[in-house]
Amino acid sequence: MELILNKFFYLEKLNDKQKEAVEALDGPVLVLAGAGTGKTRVLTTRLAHLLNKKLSMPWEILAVTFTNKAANEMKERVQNLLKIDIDRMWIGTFHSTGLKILRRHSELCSLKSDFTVIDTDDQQRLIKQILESNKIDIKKYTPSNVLWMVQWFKDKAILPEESSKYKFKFGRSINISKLYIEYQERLKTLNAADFGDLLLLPVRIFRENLDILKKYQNQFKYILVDEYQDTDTCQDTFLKLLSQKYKNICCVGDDDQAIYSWRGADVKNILSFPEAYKEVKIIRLEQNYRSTDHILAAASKLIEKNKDRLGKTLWTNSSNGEKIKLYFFEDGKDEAKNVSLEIETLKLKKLKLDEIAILVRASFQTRLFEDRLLKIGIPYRVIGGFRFYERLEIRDAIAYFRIVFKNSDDLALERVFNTPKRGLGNTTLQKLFKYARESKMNLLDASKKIIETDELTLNARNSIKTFIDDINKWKSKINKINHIELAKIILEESGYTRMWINDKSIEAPGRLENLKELISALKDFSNMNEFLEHISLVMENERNYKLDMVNIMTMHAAKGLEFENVFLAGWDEGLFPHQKSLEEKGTQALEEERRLAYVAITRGKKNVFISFAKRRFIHGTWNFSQPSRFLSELPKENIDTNESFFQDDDDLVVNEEEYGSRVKNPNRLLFQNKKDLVENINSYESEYKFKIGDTIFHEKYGYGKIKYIIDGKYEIIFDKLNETKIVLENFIKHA
DNA sequence: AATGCAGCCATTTTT
DNA sequence: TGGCTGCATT
Repeated sequence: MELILNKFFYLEKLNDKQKEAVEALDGPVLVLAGAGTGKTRVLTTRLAHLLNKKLSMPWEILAVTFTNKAANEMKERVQNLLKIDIDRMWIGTFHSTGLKILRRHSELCSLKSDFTVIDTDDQQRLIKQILESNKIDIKKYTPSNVLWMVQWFKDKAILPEESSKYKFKFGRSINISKLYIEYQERLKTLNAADFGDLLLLPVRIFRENLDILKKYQNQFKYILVDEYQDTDTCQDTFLKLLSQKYKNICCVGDDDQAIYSWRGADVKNILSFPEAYKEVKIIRLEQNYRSTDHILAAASKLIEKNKDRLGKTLWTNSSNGEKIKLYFFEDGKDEAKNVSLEIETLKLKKLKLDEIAILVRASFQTRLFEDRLLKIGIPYRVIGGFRFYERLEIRDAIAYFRIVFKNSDDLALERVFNTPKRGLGNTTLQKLFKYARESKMNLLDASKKIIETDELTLNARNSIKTFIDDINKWKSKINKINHIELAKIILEESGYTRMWINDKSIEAPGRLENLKELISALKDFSNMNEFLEHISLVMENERNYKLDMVNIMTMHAAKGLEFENVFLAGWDEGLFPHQKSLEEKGTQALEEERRLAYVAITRGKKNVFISFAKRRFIHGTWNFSQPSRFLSELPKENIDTNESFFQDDDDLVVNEEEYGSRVKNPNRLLFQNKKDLVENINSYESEYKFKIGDTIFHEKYGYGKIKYIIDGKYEIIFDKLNETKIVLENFIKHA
């Protein structure tokens, strides 16, 4: 008896509803999991239960998520529950699952199995080329507009040949369908697929090859989907095709947390799931384990204002929590200052900074908070925004790797053909591209051929020759030395590292630092192909999560996270709900914004602070606004307003004199004399003679460059905030 | 080919 | 305000 109990030990940790969701293994199941109701626990336990009851083998289960983070967490937690070979299970993101399938059958879409996955940047460049060759005015129809339309088709699972039926209001005079077809043709010739293709092409393969579809339908006896409310039509179609046979599909989601409609997600998928499958079992998880009573009550009352929802009522056992604190400020700076003061109080109480988050609606809002925290020396990280692999230098380096390690990669070659400068100007490159296109060759082969003709100037021919020889030399080393060494050699010999060493701009040191980090990231992979495959799908920057820092991010980026203390800044009408979204989609958008507010509030475990500022300096002008309508939708009994707590004067916590004072621009510092400067930087000896243009490292402000030396005073321009963050991290690491 | 300046734009963003 | 793009100048 005890043995049997032990066998399903994991069930004991669940509440009744959770247990029900885990044990309803057969047939379609919809789990409506409110915020903080133990959704991930249910998902992982369900996986373990399926395996444990021997209902299926590991490879017969498909579990899909949206982010790598979620997929990894799922893998880890299943692994902790059961000792099984996790690698044989199909746990992954929609895109990595699609990719895995597409690699096996790519020839059915005229792609070789080693096709490259291109990112948005490459997509844009491709579209631009197509627009230009069609003589379309790229001012009127920008590549990103057209890309958006192409993506719209792909989200809706509309193939190029079907796309002519659809008309866009915008761009009526261009034949978007023709462009879509041409774009897809170009991808084929480049042996490449974009992110949308990773799902669209498998759908096409399934539709056109019933034998293959059947094979996968038979394989996947059980399907699990996380964050189902975020699926777009293509993803939903993918799932419906696969689940047709066994219909053992379990979708977990929360319609109240659907905040990605602008990205193609369609709430209808979750709302109409019961109609799409017969005899759906619907299970609601409503017991919240995350937030205290007031926070939960406020969030619930707010979301009740929405009409379009399946309906849930969250409840909690936890009582006597703090009320939500509501603050009104004069302007954005005032808001940032007082939020940071509150953070300092929390810090004095020895609360972890990791457990503090500042959530905003639009990313420009992070700036003031960054400024402020930088100034008073509270470490922070900005989540989202620019990601590591999207940085210019990283993309360049990866392009080099792609050229050497992949058979032909025109987009990569195009990117770094003249980086560093090889004396190849626009005219040369244009001629080369034209030559390649006309002779239907890839760029590398075309380059080899063209230097035997006299199409180009002698100088151009010579430098292309040198470059090609280099590439061949690197290629010949692939099997001789390990990929990490070879990567270093490529960056050295191509002159790429040198280029940044010689570059005296403010960014250069940071960029070199990033390149080093890229090399060290290679160590986690046994070969370059593995690495390239990984980075084409993973864009996560995990470098700084170990340090104790305040988290700053958008409300969107906060979904799925939780913090003890949450600051919700900028609840001004116009900013949140955002004017633009209301203009675009009216009531529907308002409901989505309200869901965003709901997501934001439910991130908080113990304290939620919400603030409003009367005026803000946005894009060079002062904007005045009213408090967000969402504030009035929060029940009075769950809210506390206490303005008197805050200081009204402009006192700074840090004595500015100590670090040099800020001049006009927030990244400019004026040092009164050399001593003042030397004492605050650590990269030079005191004997060093500073000159204009020198890069210096300041403990608080990071990398800066000397702009002027006047009357013995030194004015330093500090790096853009983006780059400074890294420096700050390093600084904290050393400290 | 490199630099500098005018003009444009500014919601949310993973894979 | 500030960051990026594209065109014009040297």
